[in-house]
Amino acid sequence: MRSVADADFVRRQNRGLVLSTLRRHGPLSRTRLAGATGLSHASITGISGELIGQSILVEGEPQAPAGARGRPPVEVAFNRHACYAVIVELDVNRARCSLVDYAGTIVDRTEISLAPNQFSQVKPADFIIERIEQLRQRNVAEQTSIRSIAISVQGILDPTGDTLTWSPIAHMNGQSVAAPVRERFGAPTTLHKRGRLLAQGTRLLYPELGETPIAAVFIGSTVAMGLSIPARGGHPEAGATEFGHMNHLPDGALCRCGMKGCIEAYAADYGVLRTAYGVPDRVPPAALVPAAAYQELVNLAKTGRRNALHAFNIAGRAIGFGLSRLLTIASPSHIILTGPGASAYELMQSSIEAALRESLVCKVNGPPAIMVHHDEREPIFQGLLMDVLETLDQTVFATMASEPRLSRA
Amino acid sequence: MRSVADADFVRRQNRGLVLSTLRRHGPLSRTRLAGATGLSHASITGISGELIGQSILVEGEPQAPAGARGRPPVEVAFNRHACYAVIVELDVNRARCSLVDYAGTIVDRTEISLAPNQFSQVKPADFIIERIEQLRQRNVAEQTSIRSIAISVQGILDPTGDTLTWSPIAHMNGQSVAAPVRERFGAPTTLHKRGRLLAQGTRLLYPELGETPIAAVFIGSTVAMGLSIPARGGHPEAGATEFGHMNHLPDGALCRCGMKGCIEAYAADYGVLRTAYGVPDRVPPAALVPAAAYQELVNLAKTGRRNALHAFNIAGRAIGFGLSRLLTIASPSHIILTGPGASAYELMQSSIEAALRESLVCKVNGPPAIMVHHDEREPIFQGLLMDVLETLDQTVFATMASEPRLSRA
DNA sequence: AGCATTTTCTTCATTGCTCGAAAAAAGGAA
DNA sequence: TTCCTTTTTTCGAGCAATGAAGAAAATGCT
Repeated sequence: MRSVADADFVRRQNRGLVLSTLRRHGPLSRTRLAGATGLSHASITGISGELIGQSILVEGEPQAPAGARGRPPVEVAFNRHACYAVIVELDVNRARCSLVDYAGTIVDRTEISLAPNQFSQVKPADFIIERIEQLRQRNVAEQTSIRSIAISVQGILDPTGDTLTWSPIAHMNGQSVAAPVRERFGAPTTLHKRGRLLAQGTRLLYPELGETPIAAVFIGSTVAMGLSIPARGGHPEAGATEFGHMNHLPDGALCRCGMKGCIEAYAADYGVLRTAYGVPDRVPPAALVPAAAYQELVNLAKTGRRNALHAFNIAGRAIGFGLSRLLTIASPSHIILTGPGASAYELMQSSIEAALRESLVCKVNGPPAIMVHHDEREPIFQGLLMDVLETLDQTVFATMASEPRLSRA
Repeated sequence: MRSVADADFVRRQNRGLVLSTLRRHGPLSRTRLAGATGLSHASITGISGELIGQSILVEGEPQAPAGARGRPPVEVAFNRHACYAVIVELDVNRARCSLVDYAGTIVDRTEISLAPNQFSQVKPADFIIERIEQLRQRNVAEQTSIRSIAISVQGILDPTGDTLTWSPIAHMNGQSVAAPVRERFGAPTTLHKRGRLLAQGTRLLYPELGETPIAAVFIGSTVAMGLSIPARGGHPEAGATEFGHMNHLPDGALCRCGMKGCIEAYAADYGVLRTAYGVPDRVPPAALVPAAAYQELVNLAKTGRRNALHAFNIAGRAIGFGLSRLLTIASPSHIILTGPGASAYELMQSSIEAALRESLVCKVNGPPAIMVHHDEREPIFQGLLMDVLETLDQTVFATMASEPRLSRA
């Protein structure tokens, strides 16, 4: 619902505009800030002065580029120490935990593997709390001001957003993950769906994508997808999907989730191996496929082995029909494939494209461009980092009140 | 991209807020307007005074309800004559054209049937121009100020939004529809996808749906769907889909669009008849199914005829799997079925629900509520009417400048 | 009829924001 | 030193929202 605008709203909006411009462009002089935001020099002076006074921004050293003529510009930048945030990336077999400062620099990071039954022993929330405690103790100087904790997860969230009602990570279902962490550290704590972050982060890594709508597909031990669709006049509307568990064939292959015919059951690592080795597709999938086993199959297929090639064709067909079904609802112009399965793209390309050709939308609008980005962890981290910092910018720092002006006594 | 806020922006925002509140609630006194908008009484006085001065709003007669104690409130309302708009509903076999005033009242309306080959004779744009001309000549007093023309269509729009790149209406493909009309009448002219309007209009007709995300499905000579998903802090993000041409079964039944396996090929009227009468599903579909023929099949099925029941089961299965696939991407909590096929809902219900049960998302989140609304034309018209008027409110009338204040000479 | 009461609406002075123009600051070049 | 260029700040004007006080328009009570 649209709401009333007053002077306070104007302050928030323009402070937020300055912060988001710095977030995207990095440090800028006041003059360039005025140009980039569209605000007048006078307003920039006022706003930046206030933000510096509140220790949200800092002034850099005046630096005259070679052969400069006039007064050297002074850049303003984020004050690293304004606050800190913790970013947790929870994966099926790994957990990474990063302490970052307000400028986005990683201060410290820990990473450990997860046993398959990890969370039958320790509650996920307690596990995360312990990880964060460790980071705090290793970084005493920064420990005081963790203002945000963001956790990347896979699965389906409940309406509160604090609990996973379903997750491919074992023993996570129904456990409140965010609430205990939030309570323990007294900082806003949020769960973020990995697929959505992947799409947003990919946009950050490929600036040439600009404002086009994109879908990012992860192919590995699961199949996941996120969307980043620019809305008119706003931030891109981003969404995670349960693409991996979209039905491909009614009453089809058994999926890890217990359902039949999911895309994942054909295109995730376990699905491809099952097909390749002729295991009946109603046999319950292995709990974990070693990365080496999957890679070996990719290599076999690349040397032309029939059964391996066939398995990747089946996988490509499932993904292709899934994309064609997606395209009837959303219209990403670019699709980015990532994860271990991205290295098998050449093996799946023809069956993906064949499936897309069988859809009306592709025939009419032309097929979307398909790109491959092998590493999936960096876009996820970058997406989450940007998400966290921009939220802090807008919700905390843009809204801080100014010193009340002294009334003339 | 977020943009700078200044006094002008505040004016637009708050004028827009007043107009949108009146649009939703109908005429209101200034005091109630203040309560509903959150603006102060003083601001409401100023804004409404200015809007009245610009002949956008009018004051009603003071009316004291029975037993009222104080000064009777005087309502402000839209000035009917502030401007007019034309709403065109283009269907496969009918065209309806309505002249409406700024308060949303229908001033005049024409409706004619379309021959199947109508647009091989006359260009669609010329046809529409002629229809609008007729309305203008019948309503001379109002003819001067048509400020917006909105056309409801089915199909896939090109990026300009002026042309249908594909449409179930014959001979429409590739013809610029909006541009010639816009040029002829000098008024903003826009094409709107019928599915999206259906979803938005349904929300208007069922206020109890509130802010829940909904999907509206049309089942008839085509299968179409629109989404209305409330975004955080804004208008519901609405989208049309090509649901009817989402693939149901790879290499399946032949669809009117020329592709194989579309949902429509199983669930549109021609698909159901084809199945019921045992016609091979690769036989090209009939160009038009008489409404009576479809209704007769519905009646036969309700009396228990095997082949008819079977056909509706197949149709329900296609729709159910389509919905289950949709649910992996968007999460409408309510699904509204409309169109002629809605009267066959009881025949399809069990197979729709069976298909939904086979999906992970439904198992985890529970199945969406499915509602039936038999009439589809009213929600489409209401959705389009509201869309047009709100656009006029915000883009034209909220942005009109105020009289410049005299400077003291 | 006259006056108090109630509710609606308007007026007024204040506040807080942006903006353009002019002035100040901070360097290099002549 | 003086001039020139570029960046940044200062200053007054303009605009819109606001709370408080006042005006307006009706009813009810004596």
